[in-house]
Amino acid sequence: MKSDKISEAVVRRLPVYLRFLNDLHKREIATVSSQELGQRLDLNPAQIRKDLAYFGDFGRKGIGYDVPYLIEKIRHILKLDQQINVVLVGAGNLGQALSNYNIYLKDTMKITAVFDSYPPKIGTKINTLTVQPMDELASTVREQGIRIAIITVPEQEAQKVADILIEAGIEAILNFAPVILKTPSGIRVHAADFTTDLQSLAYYLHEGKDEEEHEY
Amino acid sequence: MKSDKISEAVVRRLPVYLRFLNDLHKREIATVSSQELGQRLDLNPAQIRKDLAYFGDFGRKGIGYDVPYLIEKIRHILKLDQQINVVLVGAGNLGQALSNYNIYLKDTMKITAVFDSYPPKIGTKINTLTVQPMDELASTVREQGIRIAIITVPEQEAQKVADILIEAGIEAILNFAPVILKTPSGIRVHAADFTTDLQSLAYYLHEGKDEEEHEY
DNA sequence: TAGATTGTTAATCGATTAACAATC
DNA sequence: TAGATTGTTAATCGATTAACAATC
Repeated sequence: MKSDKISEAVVRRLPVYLRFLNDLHKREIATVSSQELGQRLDLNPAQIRKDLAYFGDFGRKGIGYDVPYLIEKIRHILKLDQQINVVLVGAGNLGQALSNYNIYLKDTMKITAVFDSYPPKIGTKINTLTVQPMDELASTVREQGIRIAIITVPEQEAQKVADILIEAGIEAILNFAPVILKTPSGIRVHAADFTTDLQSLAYYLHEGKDEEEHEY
Repeated sequence: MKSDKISEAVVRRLPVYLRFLNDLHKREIATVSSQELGQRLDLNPAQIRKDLAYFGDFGRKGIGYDVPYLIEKIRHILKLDQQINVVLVGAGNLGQALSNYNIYLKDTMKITAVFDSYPPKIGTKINTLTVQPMDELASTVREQGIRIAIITVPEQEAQKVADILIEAGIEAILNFAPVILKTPSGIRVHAADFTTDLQSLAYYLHEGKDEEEHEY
């Protein structure tokens, strides 16, 4: 197939494929079919083939996909074949927890700078990183070539922080604060607010014995 | 409209509506139109009206939606008009960070128990909660009537923990571990793995000067 | 009454799935 | 060759959006 505009749904599945492929690779499995992938990831095999075919002919008919080769290709598509530095704004509990995942993100993606506006936080260490004051943000972002930001500040500060980040040239934001950020088009924002997630889960709880089907 | 089977996309938007409505309510705004909601939440007004109309006639033609009334209705739909206890498994950094959000979840949803399998963790405090050993999970879940779980254990343990939770009667899981959990149908699982999110963000980075459009 | 805005039907758009020729 | 599995087209399914009568 090749090119066309790729839908967000497709892009969101690529990291899931990658994660499982890495797992297969660790287990020294050389080849995988869309059937096996689909079974394990709970997806339709045709969908997986189609997703991958947007980017090239990565498989071999009758055989399947070569695991290391497909890993390489997906990493390239996701731009994970280059070092990507990430800035974290908000050195609270959540920020600290996320910075521990640097090990997970390994290779390519890495949180390389942490900022906070609360004076007592500044200068403290989060793992190996020193918390910096907000007025150093623009220069650090520039120097380190940072293009992605994670926001873990409280709700009230999130928009202000986003504005600063965008001003500094950030291209994509992962936002943990429970607000819809206003950003110019061209800036990609993903919401990662877990309270919203949790609330939607509640909807799926089975009805209690007291409350049968419903009128609202 | 009323009933039909509600799609997941609709359910996921409800908490977003609720969050903004709560904000309006705090600012003592009594009424809101689908137009205003849509503008603020970056959604099509027709979609918002349709979403709400699945559950009942909550608005008034020519007027809009009464804020407190709509809040009440959405809370009821999401089952947030009753106390919902949540169990957290994994008392690491991320688990601790999430437990701080108890303030956010206020009213209805609340993490009321924390478990971990690592002996030195057991008996330590996370906010007001004491970390319990895994073998107490089933009984605590039963006693507290817990129906939702959050998993914040490492990748390797997540499936085992999920099995235990399901065995204990949990109905829904918010999973922060980077694995696809195998669960029986009827158990709702939401993936909250932020590494996947972050990787998909990288896709949207603007092309570098060196690398123009592409072949893969 | 005139203006605003809902609830809902119909139209559109997009994403998923089925089916199959090509081919390893 | 026979069996497996891709890449891709066509069919299906579902979700979003436009449009508008009803009505506050």
